[in-house]
Parts: sequence; structure tokens; C-alpha cells
Amino acid sequence: MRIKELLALEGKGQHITVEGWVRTKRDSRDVSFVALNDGSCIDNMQVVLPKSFPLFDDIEPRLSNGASVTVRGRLVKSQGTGQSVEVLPDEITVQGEANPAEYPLQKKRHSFEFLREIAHLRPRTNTFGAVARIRSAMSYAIHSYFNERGFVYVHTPVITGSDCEGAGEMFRVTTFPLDKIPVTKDGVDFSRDFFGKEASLTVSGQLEAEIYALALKNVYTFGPTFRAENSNTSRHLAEFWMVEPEMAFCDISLNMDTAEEFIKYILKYVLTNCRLDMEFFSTMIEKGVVENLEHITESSFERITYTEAVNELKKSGKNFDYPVEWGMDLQSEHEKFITQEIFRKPVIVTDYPRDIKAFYMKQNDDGRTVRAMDVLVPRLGEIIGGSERENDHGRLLSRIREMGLDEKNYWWYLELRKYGSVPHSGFGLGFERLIQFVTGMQNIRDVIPFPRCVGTLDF
RNA sequence: UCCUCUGUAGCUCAGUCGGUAGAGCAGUUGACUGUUAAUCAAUUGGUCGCAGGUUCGAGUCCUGCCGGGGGAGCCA
Repeated sequence: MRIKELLALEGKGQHITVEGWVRTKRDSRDVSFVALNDGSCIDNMQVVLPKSFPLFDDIEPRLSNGASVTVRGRLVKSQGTGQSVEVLPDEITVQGEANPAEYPLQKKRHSFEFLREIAHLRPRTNTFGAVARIRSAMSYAIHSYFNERGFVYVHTPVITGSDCEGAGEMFRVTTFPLDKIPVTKDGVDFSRDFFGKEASLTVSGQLEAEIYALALKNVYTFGPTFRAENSNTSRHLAEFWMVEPEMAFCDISLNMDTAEEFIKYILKYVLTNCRLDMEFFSTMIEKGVVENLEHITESSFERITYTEAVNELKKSGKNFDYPVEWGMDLQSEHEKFITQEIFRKPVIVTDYPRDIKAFYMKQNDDGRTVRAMDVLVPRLGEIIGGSERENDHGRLLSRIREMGLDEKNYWWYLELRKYGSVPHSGFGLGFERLIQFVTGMQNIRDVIPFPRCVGTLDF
């Protein structure tokens, strides 16, 4: 049985087995208190080891921080106040020792920067154990949200031959020997590479998801995504996970409803199913995050157009580092001001100028905006980017040409607009950013087990 | 990539005007106590990120490089 289940039991002297790693040990005159954690929950199981225990002097020193232990004994009501039950051991097996002079994890609080350098040990801390459990629970909630609504989970490829979105630098995939790349007078001869053409890691599964949405109506992807941008912030990774629903017979308005309902569903799931871990975040990491999330699940997201947002920002009279002008993209400071100062809750901004958005977004009749939507949340800014897609063949083609893209690369994407085209919409949600939002963790590198960033590829 | 701060004991940090290295925690030893980041005492522990330079003398000043944090851009 795991510690989480054992802690929920009544201590009646029943025989049990506990397996876990030593978190702390406190010595007393007659007994030693050993706190074991097995990752099933944030709480530890206290093992009370009396000095009269056989071979006490041999076993006790080996029960240092980090040691792995199997304890057979009886579960009894605790005499102390910090826990309801504790274990009186009959038999203790130290599976693996952890030399206390060398073991890097101490009882005291460590900086997240230091823990990043020991990513092989950091899941043994309260914070990273909780993050791992929350991340897992949120993944499960994502699948259950879509599954309950009849969405089909589509696996879009990780290796792609098209840089369709054109947005962002891509990681190249090749089997060429780097010291001997085949070259013709026109440049690299990709026809001799593994796929016979240029290949990269995906920056988005959206375009492929559209294919399946136009057959199965409602689909979603959930998988790793890669961006080779040289961005060095607490909100960016080179490898991150993205959730991308795509819905046919769906306009921008229904798209927004879905995004809002989806986020609230995840928040509710975590608040009810990860109560202990969330309370830990709410007291130790981000004060009051539980109350904030509860409030969000109970109120509706604000919805404004880009044009209204620009007017609000101008009206605020605040001096921004970047001036607010219609046609310019909203800067971080603008987004944060809108969601944190003006509305103090999640805000969905729609109908952006078409010149600052991607080619596939549906153009409005005003000729200058597109049906884009960004969901902005306090503390982080953009957490979702989405749109209704351009479903008119002619308008999509002219947009592709206008932006100087090669239409040959989009032949199948265009054909979807020739055969049974229909209004459809979708969005992309940065999974790690949602975890940051839920937990209050400041740095995105601390909500993914093994972060990949510019200049960093440890573990 | 840009701006900015920063790098000193295992960890978190202090180190004044340039004068030869310090605290708390951890580790070790001992005391005390059904303890909760236990407490108290003693004690071990240093290539001051790296490479140059200035100086009688550099943790401290200068230059370059490398790492980390925060902010910005790009975005999710």
C-alpha cells in the first residue's frame, strides 16, 4: 500500500509494509523518528524506531536523508500531533544508503536554480514531487475533458516536412554527416537526405489537426512541440507540450466558449483531486493561489476585441514603455495591464489586425482584422492562442501569396478548402504555462521534468 | 539576441576604503528531549566561476570569456 492510502487509515495495530525514501530523521532519547516519503502524496509516514530495536546502532545511522527503506510493522494511532498515524516497525530493510556527507538534498529549503542542477534528485523534494503529481493529473484531466465531449485524440507527427506556420525557428532533422554535407551549386542537396527533402521537428500540430477535424469534427492533439528560438525567459522552452483542439462547424465564438470551459474544467479537476498539493502551492509557492483559481472557476472570462483593448489601454493614461497604437501587437506590459489591472481576471482578446497574425486566420469583413483570439491570464499573459481558420479557398490562397509564402507547400491545406470546406476553429494551449498558472511556479523550467532551453541540455 | 543584476564552504549568503576568509544551515562528535525545518555545545570544511591586467599587495579595481537570476523581444 502507498503512504497516501495508509495515512487515510485508522491505526489499529494492523500489519503493514511501507516503502519509501527517508525525508528527515529526528532523534530523541528513547526513539528515533524517521519520516518516509514514497511520492504518493506530499505527506510523510512517520516510523518510530525505539532504541530497544534489534541492531538499533547498526540500522539507525543508515536511515539518513535519501536512503531507501522497506519497513514492515504495525500501523498505530500517533502519540504526536503532526500526524494521525505512525508505524511501529518489526523489521527494517535499508535498500540503498545515501551518504549524508555527500547527499545534496538537505532538510532546509533549496533554491530552484540549485535544484535544476540536480534534476535527478529534485523530484524527491516537496515542491517537485507536487509539480509532478499536478502535471500528471492535469494531463489526465485534459484527456478526460475531450473524451467526455467526443473529441478524437489525434497523433500529429513530430517530424515534419513543412514549416507551415512559418512562425519560429525550427530544429532540423537530418542523417547527413555534419562534416560532409552533400552540396550542389544550388546549396544543400536535401534529395539525398533521409526523407529526400528538408525535415524538421514540429512547431505545431494544428495544420494536420485541421485535416482530421474536417473528417471527425472534433479532435485534439496533445504532444511535444519544438521551437529553436533563442528566447531566454521564464516562460519559454525549446521543447514543450501543447494541447491543440480543432473543431469543425465551429466559429470563433464557440471556440472561445470551449477555451473558457476547458480551462475551468482543468482548474476544477485539480482543485478537487489534488487538494493537498494545491494547498502546499497556496502556502509555500504562491500565496492564495487556491482562492484565485476558485474565483476564476466561478466567474466568466472577460471578452473584448483588440480595438477595444487598445482604447482601454489608451484611456488608462498609463505610461507604457511601448506606446499603444492600433496595428501594433500587444506587448507583455499591455497584456499584463489588461488582465491584472483593468479586469483582474482572464481576458479573451479577439479580432486582431490581420497584418500581425498568421496567414490561416479567417479574415473579417472589415478587411483589416482576423478572427484571432488570445486568452490572457494574470501573472503570465498569453496562455492560449487560437482562431477561426480561413475556410474560403480563394481568400486563403490570396493571403498565402500576399505573405510571400510558397503555395506549393500548402497544396493539401488548400485542398481542404476545395472539398467540403466548413467553418472551423481551434486553439493552442501551452501546457507548461497552464501548470505555471495553476501552481504559481515562477519559472517554466521547474514545471517540466527535464527542461530543454538554449544552451542547456543536461539530463 | 538586447538590457540589467549576479557568481565566495555541500547549500543560502556577508565580506567596509585594495591589506591575506566569515555567518547560518548541512556534515561529524557530544548533550538534551514523543520529535515535527527539533534544540544546545564543540568541530571539520575555501583554487573567492575561468583567463589575463593594474598594484608592494586583488574576493574587492580593469578587460575578456563562461555560468545563473530578473526584464524585454519572439511566442505557447
